[in-house]
Order: sequence, then structure tokens, then C-alpha cells
Amino acid sequence: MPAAKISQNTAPQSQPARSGPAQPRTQAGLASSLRIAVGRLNRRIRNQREDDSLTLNQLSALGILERKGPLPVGELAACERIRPPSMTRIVSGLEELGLAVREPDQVDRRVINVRITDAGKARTAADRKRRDAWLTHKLRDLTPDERERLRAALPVLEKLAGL
Amino acid sequence: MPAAKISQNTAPQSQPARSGPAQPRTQAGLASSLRIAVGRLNRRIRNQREDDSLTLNQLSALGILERKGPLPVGELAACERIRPPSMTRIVSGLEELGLAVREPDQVDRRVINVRITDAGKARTAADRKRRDAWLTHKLRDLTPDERERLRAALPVLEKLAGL
DNA sequence: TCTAACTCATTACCTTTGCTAAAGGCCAGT
DNA sequence: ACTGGCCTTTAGCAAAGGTAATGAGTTAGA
Repeated sequence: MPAAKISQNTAPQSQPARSGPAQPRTQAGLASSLRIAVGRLNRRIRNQREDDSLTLNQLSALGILERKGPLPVGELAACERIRPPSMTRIVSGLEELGLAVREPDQVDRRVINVRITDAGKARTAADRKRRDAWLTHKLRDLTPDERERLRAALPVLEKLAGL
Repeated sequence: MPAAKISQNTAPQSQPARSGPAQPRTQAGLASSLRIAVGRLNRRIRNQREDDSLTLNQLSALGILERKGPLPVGELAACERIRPPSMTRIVSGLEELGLAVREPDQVDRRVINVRITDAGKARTAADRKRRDAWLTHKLRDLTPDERERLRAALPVLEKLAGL
């Protein structure tokens, strides 16, 4: 099957072993490499979903509601660093699934508080485990040193991400 | 303007200072935190583009073409860990901008080799600098220790991302 | 008090970016 | 010369984000 080798006819591809990413010595190099790695890793994570599982946003929003209690749509959007209309859509999906409910605020009737339901809490734990299964598995394949590096860098990533 | 405080009426929000994300002690916790951080950081990076700049994918594809020379669409897609149809669209965009050209392979006329043009090379350097400006700036605001943690973790992130 | 300006959520619509399925052209082995 | 397989592309779908405009509710000032 010659088809698989055709690129060698036209592409230089001098050192087959040197396929790794560039080495970031400068600060701009670090930024560039980090940008690429984060983009690809995010794509891979996003694709690891089974058909009936919640989307990343649904899961993330439920997590916040679980940790912080009921929140207005706008604040929930701010937590996720997205705009209110986007959060409205996510909340609508959650409400249709019965995982969250909208409750008009008693004090200021412009705001709609979103609360996670018991079904939502039950679903979150199970779903998060499935959702993270791929990544957890990948982490298990790392060396302890590599895991430690990730753990050490995580707060920095979160800082860059705006918490 | 009391409107901004309304959430305090309904949300617990006991400790204002404890707004940081959960501490990942377990491996699943690490996976979860990493997933969320990577997702948000990616979103922030992606949004830092000026109107006339290339998209992340266009920039990334051009970078590969610049480093590796002309490649068939399918291989280019494999490098980016995306499917061929997605790469077709990216290449079409680049071709419209005159930054890359499609060249039917001489040997196997099913494959279309993609080559970066001189205009593409010129554009890449300038654009990448602008593109990374935000992240570079953020990196500059970190402490040397934080930067070092990122640098140490970068190879691990790249490994997880599949290079 | 009553009106003007503001705020919150939502609706409507658009964009980007990925996917799968299927079509069309091309290659190779039987 | 078929038949099956491979590479690209087209067509259509879904997720996830955005802006602009609308409607309802609130606040502040004349």
C-alpha cells in the first residue's frame, strides 16, 4: 500500500524523531507552546464524552451550583466567564433534564435564581466520574514526577484562566 | 446601587475569600480541576484575537507547514488531531487569504499537498506575536516560580495532548 | 409621584469549530 | 476490467460562544 508513504515524496521531513514540539526557552516561546498544548488538550478532553452524558458546560455549571448554592443567572455566567445569554441556554438545558430549577427571586423580581435539584446532585457525581475517566486514565499512565509537575502547575493555570 | 448585592440575599457565599477552586488531592480531583482549568484558559486565549488576525487553527496549521514543509491534507489533519474535513475547511480559508496553496500530488493524484506561501511565512511571524501578546503579558505578571512550574509542566501537558 | 434610566434575563440571530456520512475521483490487486 | 479501498471534499449537524434588541422590574431624580 504505497498510499501511506506518499508524503515522503514531497515533504522534507528530515528527522523523523524530531517530531516533538518546540522547546520554549523564551517567554514568548512558553506562551506559544502553552497556547497550543492547552488548545489540543482541551479538544481531546471535550471529545471524550459518551452520547448521553452532559456537556462540559452543563457539568461545570452544576458543579458551581453544588458548591455555592443557588445563584442568579448573571452571576453564574460571571463564574464561568461567559455572557448571560450563553448561560441562559445552559440553564434551559439543565431545567429540561430536571437537574436544576429556576426560581424567581423574592426580593428583586428581575433576577432568576438557579438551584441544583437532588436529581442534579445525583447526576453530577456519576457523570463527572465518567467524564473524567479518560483524563484520569491518562494521569494514571504518567510517572509520579509528571503528576507532581501537573499538580504544581495547576494553580498557575487556574490563575491564568481567571480562577 | 443595591442591585449588585442581591445575590447575597439568596446565596450562602459564606467566606468571600474562599472563592478559589477546589484543592485536588486525589487523582480524580486533579483530572477534574485540570479539565476545568484547561477549558477556561483555552476560551480566554481564543478570545484574545483582533478582528483581522488568523484563527488559532489557521495559525497552528501554518506553523506546521512552515516547520515540516508541504503536507497532504490528511496528514496535516493528523498533526492537529482533527478529522480531514475540518482541515479541508481550514486550508480553504488559508488559500483564500493567499497564505497557502493546494498542489495535487504528482505521484498519487488523490492527495492534495498543502504548501505555505511566502506571504504565509511573512504573516505567521507577525501574527503569532500579536496572538500571543495577551498570554505573554500574563506570563510576565507571574512570579519566576510560577513560570517555572508552567515550564516544568508543559511537556506533561503536551504529552497528554498527544504531542 | 411619576418618569427616565438602568439592570436582569431572555429571545433572535450569527460565528466558529468540530464531527459523521456520503460522494467523487483515483489507485491497486485479483 | 472490476472491485474494493483510500484521499479529499461536500453537506448537514451539534456544541459553544458572541452581540443586539426586547420585556419586565427597579431605582433615582425632578
